[in-house]
Order: sequence, then C-alpha cells, then structure tokens
Amino acid sequence: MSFRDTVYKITAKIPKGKVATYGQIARLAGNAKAARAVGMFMKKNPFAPRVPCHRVVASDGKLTGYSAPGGIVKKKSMLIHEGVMFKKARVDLSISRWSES
DNA sequence: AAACTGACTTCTC
DNA sequence: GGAGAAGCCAGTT
Repeated sequence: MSFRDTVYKITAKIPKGKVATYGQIARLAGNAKAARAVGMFMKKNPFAPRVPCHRVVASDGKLTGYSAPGGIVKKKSMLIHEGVMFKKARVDLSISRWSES
C-alpha cells in the first residue's frame, strides 16, 4: 500500500466534530515530514465524500486551502456545523484536535 | 530523469 | 503575535 493510500485511510477515520493537522496525519502515515505532501493528497482527494478532507487543518488550527466550491469559507461552515470549536479564524485545537483513538 | 509546485512546519527577527 | 526564510515530501510536467 502506498503512502498516499495510508493517508486517505487515516483521514477517513477522523470523527465528526474533530479535526487533525497535516503534520499529525503525516506522522500517523509514517512520514512525519510529509505534511506538505498530505496537503496535496487532500487537494486531489480521489475519494471525495468518503474522505472528510475538510477536517484537516494546519498545525496552528488555521484553515488552509479547499478545492471544493465555497473554499475556506465553506470549509469553516462545515466544521462549525459539525461542532468544531473555533477561535476567530482558527480551530481551537485544545478542544477539537483529534486523538487517533 | 530533472525541475517545478504546493491545502505544511518550524525557526528567527 | 505577525512576517520572512529554509527544509521536506510526493505528484506533475
């Protein structure tokens, strides 16, 4: 299985109402320094609805990019709708950060 | 095969 | 806490 598939698999595990950082996913996938690559995978996102790429944020909780129509704004709305806590323009990681169970 | 690109992260100032 | 710079990875051209 390729690193990419692993990333998608992990991302798909993020529970509703929680978020994970690119670096965190990269680490779980085996490459702690592949956070950047992870971002690309989300951008591609071949498993659109199956993989909740909107639950992936930057290390500081900031919402970066979003390919789907609506962009960042839409992404933020979705997260709020799912119950994710926000701190201004950033996600409150101290509360909504996902802990791999 | 080499170079370019980007939805990242971390360190300094 | 905001701005700039350097490092790292996989995919695309």
